[in-house]
Amino acid sequence: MKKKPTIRDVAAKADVSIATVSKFINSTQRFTAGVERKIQAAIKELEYHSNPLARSMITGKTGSVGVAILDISNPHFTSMVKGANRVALEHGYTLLFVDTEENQAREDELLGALSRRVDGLIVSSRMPEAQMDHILAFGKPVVFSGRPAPVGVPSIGIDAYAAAYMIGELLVKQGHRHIAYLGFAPARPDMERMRGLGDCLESHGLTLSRFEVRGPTIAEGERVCSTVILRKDKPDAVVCYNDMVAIGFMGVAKSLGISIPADISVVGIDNIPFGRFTSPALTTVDTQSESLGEEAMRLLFRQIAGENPPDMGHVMIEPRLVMRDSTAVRVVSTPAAALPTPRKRSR
Amino acid sequence: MKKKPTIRDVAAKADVSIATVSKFINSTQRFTAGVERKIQAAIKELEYHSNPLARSMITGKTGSVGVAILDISNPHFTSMVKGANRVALEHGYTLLFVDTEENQAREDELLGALSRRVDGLIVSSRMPEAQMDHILAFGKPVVFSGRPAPVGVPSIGIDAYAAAYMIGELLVKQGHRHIAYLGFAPARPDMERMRGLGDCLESHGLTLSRFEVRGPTIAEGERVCSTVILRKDKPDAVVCYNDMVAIGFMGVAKSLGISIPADISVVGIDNIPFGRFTSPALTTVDTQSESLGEEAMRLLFRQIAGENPPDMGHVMIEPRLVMRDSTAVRVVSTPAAALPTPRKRSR
DNA sequence: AAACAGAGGGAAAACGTTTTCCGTATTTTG
DNA sequence: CAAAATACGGAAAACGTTTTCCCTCTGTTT
Repeated sequence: MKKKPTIRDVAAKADVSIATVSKFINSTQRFTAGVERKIQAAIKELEYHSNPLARSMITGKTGSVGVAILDISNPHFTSMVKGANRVALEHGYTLLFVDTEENQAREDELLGALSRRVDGLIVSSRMPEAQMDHILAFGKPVVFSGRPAPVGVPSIGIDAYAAAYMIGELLVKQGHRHIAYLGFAPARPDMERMRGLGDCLESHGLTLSRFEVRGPTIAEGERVCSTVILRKDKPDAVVCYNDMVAIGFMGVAKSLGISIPADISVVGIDNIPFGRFTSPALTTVDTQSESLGEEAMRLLFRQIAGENPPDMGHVMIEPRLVMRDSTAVRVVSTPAAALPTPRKRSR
Repeated sequence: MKKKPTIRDVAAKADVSIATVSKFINSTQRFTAGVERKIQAAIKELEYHSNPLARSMITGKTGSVGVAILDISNPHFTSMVKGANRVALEHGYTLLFVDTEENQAREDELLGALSRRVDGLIVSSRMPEAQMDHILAFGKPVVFSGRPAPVGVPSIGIDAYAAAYMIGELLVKQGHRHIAYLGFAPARPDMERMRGLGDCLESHGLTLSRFEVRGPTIAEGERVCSTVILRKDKPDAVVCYNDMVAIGFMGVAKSLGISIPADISVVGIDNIPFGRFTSPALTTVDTQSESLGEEAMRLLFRQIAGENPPDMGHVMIEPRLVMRDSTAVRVVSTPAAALPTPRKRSR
């Protein structure tokens, strides 16, 4: 816990000026072998590490980038971070992230603290547009993820409309007629998903019903399950806001004696790794979380490199249907005897 | 993307000195109403936010703490971060974290970068003791998590020996005779777990066999499964290094037509949230990841507050057995007819 | 009315770097 | 061998704050 050595200590010990030490460290200038050796030795002996804060003050660069996510316990976000981390490291940057825990006030505070410590930000957020200006006022390059941003600000997300439409098509083709969406209104892509599903069903002459979860979590999936299941006009199939909700839903359904997919089909969104291991394995839509993180980071680095943000626009990632065992063809006449049809298990 | 205003700009606009502005911002001194109003207005108008880097340089405090974890996609670590985050926020600190991705070289680099930006660190690592000195040399308070640290350095972890012993007792009581441990040698608690299991089995006159995974991941659980299952002396029960390995193992076992727990019992360690939803639900040991993170952070803040680290020692968290459906009483005579005994399902 | 106390406000040093500019050795060239 | 070019290395300003004095006003007390 001793005091840290400064560049001055090194300079004194090596008997050179601090300017020389600095230039040597940053290899902005070569020196005679003797001098370099002395500096090297002094650094080693003192265990000197230059103070990045002081360096940042003068260079204006921090060498790190930040990612703000909504919930670190949601594998969708952790995959995203994985992807972002990889690209950041490739560029020689350190990735710092914060978990805003879906809390608006906290988000402001954390983002404010983070923004001054990094060269750029990737923000996953449910904040209203007004709030976004506030973030842009930080004067740092920003990429918004998971939602469209105001014009001129790069953003990235999946095509939520297409994803929902895709799911709708599958369910209708499988003979489901009464389809419900378990939505989470504060989330930005929620509306898109609702619209995608709605449009699809409408084109088949069906209507969509909706239930509300209060968070994109397993616990909320569990909570909403009983209210959905216990209705007299129980749906044939539910489309969940995301895989977390779907997993919670299936867990409670099972414990209530409801069989999936015989009694009700369940679809998630995101394709988190654990969806393969639930019982039954979860049918979902892959949102390519990791690529999303990678692409977001690439967008960010292009801005840091000085590229003009308005030229980047909104990058849309194409979703991909992942069929597993939580959905099945609906046998209308004898629902009790309904069995899942054999189907290749995608992993 | 305009230049950020500095304290000098505010001072000029409010027609006071920068010292006055600084004191006002930090509320270290009161001023006449007129002056305060002018400063307030200038700040608002310029959208001024003080630069934390510059502030940190002089105060030596950053207002944030760091956590380094091994793998953000492992829910054990994300829960830990959740707990740590909560406590950090309670103390008015911002939590920054980095994912070292089980990579030693990267860990050095990331920790180096992180350490200068925070007032203290929680480190989850597999690094050898020699490396740990290096981290202590940063001169920042540190808490090591998940492993014992050198004397005088606070650390926290679960009682891995007890956890393993607990599992051993359960399996033996259930009639398992041939028990295997799927270990991950580089991990620090691995040895403890091996010993706990070994001692327990030995006390019952049994011996433990061991298989090796190359990482604490689902993928490695999947890989090792076939080599375990296909042996002529297939074990009755496997204890996995953690839940991730167990989940991968169960997935492949299922696809190979092996029934769990009828053919083989499986136990994990950590009690990640998804373990409740696998098929069968995973029997495991709860390592209280969230409390772990909370306690680690509390330990860190006690150091930051100036408490003497050597007085804190190693905090040990007591594990708790979580019985679910991946383990069952072994029916030796007719193994093919073995069925899981009914048992209350813990959640 | 003079002296005093206290409060409000400012000048300047400090934090640990990087970077620009300049002076001095050392070599190369004619 | 003199002159020019080059390579080395240093002095000092700058980055945006906080903090320690210190000075100058008020308003109060004798």
